[in-house]
Amino acid sequence: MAKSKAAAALPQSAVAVDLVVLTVRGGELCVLTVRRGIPPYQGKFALPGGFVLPDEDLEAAAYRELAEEAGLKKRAVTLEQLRTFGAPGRDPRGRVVSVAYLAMGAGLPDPRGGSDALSAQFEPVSEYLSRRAGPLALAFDHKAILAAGVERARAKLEYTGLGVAFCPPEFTVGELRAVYEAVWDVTLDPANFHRKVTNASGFLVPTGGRTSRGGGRPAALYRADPLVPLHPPIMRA
Amino acid sequence: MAKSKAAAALPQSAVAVDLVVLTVRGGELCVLTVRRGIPPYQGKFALPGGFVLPDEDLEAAAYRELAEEAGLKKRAVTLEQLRTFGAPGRDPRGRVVSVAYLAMGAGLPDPRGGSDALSAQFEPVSEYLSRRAGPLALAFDHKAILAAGVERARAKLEYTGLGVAFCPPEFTVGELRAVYEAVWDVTLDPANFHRKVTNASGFLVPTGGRTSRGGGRPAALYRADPLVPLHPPIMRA
DNA sequence: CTAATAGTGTCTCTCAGACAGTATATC
DNA sequence: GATATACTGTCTGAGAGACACTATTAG
Repeated sequence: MAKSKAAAALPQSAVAVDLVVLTVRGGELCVLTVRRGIPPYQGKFALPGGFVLPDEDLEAAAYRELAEEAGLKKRAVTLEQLRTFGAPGRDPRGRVVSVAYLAMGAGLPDPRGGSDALSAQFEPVSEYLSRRAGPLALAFDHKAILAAGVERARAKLEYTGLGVAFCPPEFTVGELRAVYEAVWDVTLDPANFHRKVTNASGFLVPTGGRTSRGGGRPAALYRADPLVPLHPPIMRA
Repeated sequence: MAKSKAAAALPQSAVAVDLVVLTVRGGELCVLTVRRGIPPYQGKFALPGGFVLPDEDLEAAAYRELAEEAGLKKRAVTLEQLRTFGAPGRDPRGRVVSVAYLAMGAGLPDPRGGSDALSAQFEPVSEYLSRRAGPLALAFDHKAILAAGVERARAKLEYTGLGVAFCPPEFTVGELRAVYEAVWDVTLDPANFHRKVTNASGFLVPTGGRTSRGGGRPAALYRADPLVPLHPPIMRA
């Protein structure tokens, strides 16, 4: 094949995708990790991920790993490319360039470990970011990848409707506020938040339904697109 | 990581960096392109770029290409990773995953072509983005990469001090405003822009100097860090 | 009834945009 | 002088935060 002959002259590396899968549970921002069943870093926690197949698109590889390692379907999450990590020594097996993806979903199920993982679970991101080492230390440079993913999510809540990626298809303003409070780790004034978010033009679309999920006056239900920009933005302090 | 094989058995692909080098010239946002001297796309315009060496960091490769193909030193630009493009068919030579970087600088010199380039020049981004095909059509998927870079730059002007990346080390408020007007392709009220930008806490640092570059009252000179967030942001309409 | 959540009204402060007015340079 | 650019003042309107108040549910 002429194609592979020409390509053989080029420097080669392995290309992987790693996933920062975030969800909100119990008022906390949580990330999906797996316990590695194979070397290197066997028995350590890591972000789910895997190598990109020879004729596979990067995003397709991310969705495939999401299904294989977390049992999550495409519709269950919002996915976006995060950043690419390619320092020469980041993987002891050789040169591996990893394209990190950020996935966000609502009420994601506790997954079981896949083929290469002993287990898979959601844990608060603070568990992995707040300590310099210890039993929860992440393999490879995954702590830096996680930190980048969390910061991206926090920033995008300000000026896009990304927060709804953490909500079910229909949600109340209170549920959306709970997302902001969990991701930013702050408390927000319910009244002001309600006005801001309902005033932002073209953001929330009322479905007409109402619900009362936790006692109290029933709340209106909305739909929204995580990709639409927020005008005006909802700024952190 | 999914495939439990030795490093030699990992799927391999070539990894490249491509550069979106932006500067402001004559009130217009301009991008650096090269004319390819070798196949594929020989004779076509393309973004500067090249393959990452086996033991080279991605960012180091970007700086190296910046020097080789554009004659630009590290200090002359602000560099940040943009996004990675890895669709299987994007390069006819085989699988090439390209990590795109965005570089911004002030008054960048007109460079000469490097080893693989017939020429290198800055041209307005509108020339490359506004037409679907023609003599200025970019090779590979570089039009999409350029569009992503321009959009990133436009967005980051709003909520970071990135605009100063297009300014010399010391600059006036008027020069910074000219950057915003060029990148956003709008006209801004000089008085309001002045107040917004000087009120943003910790953004502009007066150097004490004054200058009069174009007739009229001399203006105060400032320094600033392109990476500091802007609070409050300077929003587009 | 109380407790809890949803949503509105209102006040104050800050900031954005419009634009008039002043300051200081070149010609 | 005219003109150009750099600022400053001032008004108005929109939005943020604080918080009082009303609405509607569960128990």
